[in-house]
Amino acid sequence: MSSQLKPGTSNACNITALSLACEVNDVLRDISPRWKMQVLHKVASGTKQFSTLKHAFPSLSDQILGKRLSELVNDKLVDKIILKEKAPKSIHYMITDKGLELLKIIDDLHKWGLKYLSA
Amino acid sequence: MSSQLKPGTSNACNITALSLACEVNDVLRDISPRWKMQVLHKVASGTKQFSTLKHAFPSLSDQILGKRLSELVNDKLVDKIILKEKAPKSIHYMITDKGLELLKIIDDLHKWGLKYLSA
DNA sequence: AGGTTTGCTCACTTTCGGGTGAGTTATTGA
DNA sequence: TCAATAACTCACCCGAAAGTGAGCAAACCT
Repeated sequence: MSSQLKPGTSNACNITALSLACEVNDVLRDISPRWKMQVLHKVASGTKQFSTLKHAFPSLSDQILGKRLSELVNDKLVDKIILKEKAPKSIHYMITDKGLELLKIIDDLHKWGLKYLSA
Repeated sequence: MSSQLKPGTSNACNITALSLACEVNDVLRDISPRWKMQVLHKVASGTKQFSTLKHAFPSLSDQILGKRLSELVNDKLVDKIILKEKAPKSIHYMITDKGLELLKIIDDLHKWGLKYLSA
């Protein structure tokens, strides 16, 4: 019983799978949602509040921004600092060490992408 | 006319978007399809044929494998070498320099993922 | 003559993620 | 008193991605 697998989860983690498999699947899955890494980058560069993030990405809706931020908090890529609980709330987001290390790699990915744009 | 945007394409490439935006979106989109990076890794480690790749990932279907391989070829991450055109065909896949450089970054991502598995 | 192998493609269904509209809380300022 | 503000959440829809079933070409082996 309970070899139930959430659909979409990496299920190739068997004997024949090599070292790179399994976790890389999951990491890619975690970082690829639209806007997520851009929001992380913005938070890292000092944009701490919901409303200022909102203005930074005019074509990103409140709903998706909220979703991405809660994902980032869940992933421990950013910390949520509650300065004032009751409305109008005051909340700051701050990038964690884990998030910073990820951003470095994302930046490499970005550079790689730029390098091969012409090719 | 033709400021038409393919849905799902990065549309945040406006004045307010910062350097990291735009292209990173597209790179992530390109590398995140399920199995794609694992297949790339396998090809890089010397598994060159459709049938052997198939055996390497028992839970990956022929159809998806075919799709991923054609994507990888389109992205110029692997080259398709046709040794024998007519059935039973003989075709080899070989990783490109572009693909190898990407794999290095994917490997960093993998290490990052492993580092924070416990946390 | 018929089964096997190699490397796929097409059509279809199901599942998932992005995006939208509306609603909420409670305080401050006009 | 009423609008505005900050930071969300919920319910829904729709298009795209994932996965499934079937079929195909042509040579080789029995």
